[in-house]
Amino acid sequence: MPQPFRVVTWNINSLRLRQGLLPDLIGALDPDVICLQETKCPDDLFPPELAAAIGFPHVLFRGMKGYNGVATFSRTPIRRHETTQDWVGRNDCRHLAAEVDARGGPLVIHNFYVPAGGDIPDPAVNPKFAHKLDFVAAARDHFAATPDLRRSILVGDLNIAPLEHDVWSHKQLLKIVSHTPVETALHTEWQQTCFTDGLRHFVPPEEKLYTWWSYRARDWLAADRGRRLDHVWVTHDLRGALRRHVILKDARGWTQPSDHVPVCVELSL
DNA sequence: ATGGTAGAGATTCTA
Repeated sequence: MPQPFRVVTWNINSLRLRQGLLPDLIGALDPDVICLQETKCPDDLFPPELAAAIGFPHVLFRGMKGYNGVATFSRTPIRRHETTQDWVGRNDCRHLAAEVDARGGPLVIHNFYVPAGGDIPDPAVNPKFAHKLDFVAAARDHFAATPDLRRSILVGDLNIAPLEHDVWSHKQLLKIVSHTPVETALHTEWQQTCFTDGLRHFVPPEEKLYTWWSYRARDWLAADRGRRLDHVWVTHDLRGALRRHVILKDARGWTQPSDHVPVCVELSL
């Protein structure tokens, strides 16, 4: 009997500030695994009772002071996977790979927080943009070496909106970091190493699709100038198991919201 | 063309 398996990715933008929203997320999506980014929480300050309190007793995290940080919560036991790494030699807590028990055997879930890249889309003058390009290229090269990867899911805030209709205006964002041709080309190369785009599997490319709306808009809902920065990819063997997706846009209107909303993909395993 | 908001934690950086 196949079982649903739901994975959620959410850039929570401070775990300690927004942990009280997790029960709302769980009530809306009933996930099996939750991957968070931008926890901004050092490991020794990770709330010790949180995982049990929300019904996800198995949790792994990699955090640091002030910036970045990822955490993966699971209903069932998980183990840190040996492919967890730093990618470009900085210990800045942007990746966590976990092996999760599921029907049919373990799944490996990669939780990524790709560098945002600063404002100027030129690696020669902006070291943050250079770091972003180097990071994505390193991740691409890693997965290019394992083209037959199976039972793996890659999620996270990848900070790149790859397709024309992943942004509110393709033409106006071509020189804006997150949608420049050099980034979207690298992003596509990375995805095509091993993975199917789990959101565009359900939504045709000519349809607008966003997961992030800036804090800086006067009225984010009315302006609707969003971008699709958060992604769920699955290895090709799992493509036939994809059942549905949810982009929890309501979460952008919650009290004291993140600027990203939770994204859920359900597979039938 | 510009500036707009949010979070951490220290009086500025990152997004």
